Amino acid sequence: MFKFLIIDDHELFSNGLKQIIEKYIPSKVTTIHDPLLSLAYNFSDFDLVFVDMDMPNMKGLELIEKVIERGDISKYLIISMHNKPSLIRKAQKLGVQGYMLKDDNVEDIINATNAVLHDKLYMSPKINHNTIDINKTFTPISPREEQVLKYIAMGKTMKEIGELLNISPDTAITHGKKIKQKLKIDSKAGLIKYAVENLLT
Amino acid sequence: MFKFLIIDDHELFSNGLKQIIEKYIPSKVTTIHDPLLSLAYNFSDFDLVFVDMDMPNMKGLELIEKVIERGDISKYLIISMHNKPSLIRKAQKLGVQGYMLKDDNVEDIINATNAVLHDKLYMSPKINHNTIDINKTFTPISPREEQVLKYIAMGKTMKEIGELLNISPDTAITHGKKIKQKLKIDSKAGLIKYAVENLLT
DNA sequence: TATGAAATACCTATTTGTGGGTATTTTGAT
DNA sequence: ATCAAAATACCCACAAATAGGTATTTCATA
Repeated sequence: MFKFLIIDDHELFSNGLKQIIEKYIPSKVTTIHDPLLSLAYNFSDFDLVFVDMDMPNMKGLELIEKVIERGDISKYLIISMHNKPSLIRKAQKLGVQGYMLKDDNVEDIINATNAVLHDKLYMSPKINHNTIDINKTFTPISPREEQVLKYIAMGKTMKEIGELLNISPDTAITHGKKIKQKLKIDSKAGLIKYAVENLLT
Repeated sequence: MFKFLIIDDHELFSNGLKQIIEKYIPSKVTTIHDPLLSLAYNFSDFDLVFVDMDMPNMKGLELIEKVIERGDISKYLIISMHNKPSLIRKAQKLGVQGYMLKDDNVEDIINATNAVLHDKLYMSPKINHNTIDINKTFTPISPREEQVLKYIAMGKTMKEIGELLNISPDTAITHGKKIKQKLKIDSKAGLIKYAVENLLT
């Protein structure tokens, strides 16, 4: 009999997941809908913790980082709505054992759970292709460039960005050029969409 | 014993919803994960149809429009991820009986279902405040302006937009100005964010 | 029918952004 | 100690967007 923990603010979703897991795997599943409240638990008590990426109050990765720091030992299976390469990479760095998408089917979820329980890594089949491809050609933008990009997406002019970062507007422009090169995006609109989808919230 | 239909490409979610509905309401729930396949059913056979907004192949509202056109008679409860005022307004125009959010809790869902079954309208408590407020001060942008805005968000220059719409670039610029006035947005980035969040997909 | 919104188009001056470069200093990793 | 990437800054010329107007035609509705 396994003990699982699900942390997801979507009550409907986590309830459904609980039903499915308990149906296919002999287990007792606890659900929590607030990441802050979940901190009251010792994650070491669970064989596997399902963590939602997109929660108010605290993002899933922050939560995992926090409990790892304080010494809880468990296995983590991320359940995320979007398959943003940047997020997946961050999750991998943190050392999570699995990354599933909310639109995976029931079979995938059960496979993922079993895999992680048996100390294997598991990535949703839907992200495999994408991410591997992207990893190959991926040129990460630097921290400074990311700052600039965020300001661009906020509608700041290059002059304003220069002031905000205490650099010359020319430098901000140079960063902007570099970002476009690296991301292979050639319109401002494209940059903003990229930022909205990958950087913000 | 009610008969319900759930149309949602997220197998995990619809499965969970089915469990919950059947647990609290005496009913037999059918789930379908592809809106196109759902067209094989006669919606009149169901007391209530839950429809997801964001599906590949066909958007929830298109699906409902289609079955209404062909004469199926049922009640519709939208289940959506986002509470975009524009979408909610469109749904209301189509005459759907309920609009729920995926992060509503179980109690809300049951209330919504019961309400719609008893010929009442039901809106998620989470959207009420927002939408009413927005409705009050809402200045809708015109169809033409919406076209222009979409092109702006796609990174087209004003000249290109003019060519695409067979109007002078100046006119595209004028539309752009009007859009900014109406939406009270004063940066291009703001416009693009608005478009990404409210107009696209 | 009159009023207003929608859609069209233009003018001018000013501000921004772009694409092509080059160049220096810091810094982190090998 | 060296090498590459990051971060800084500038030049030029051209393209594009913006803010501020004004003005016409069409069309639905009050």
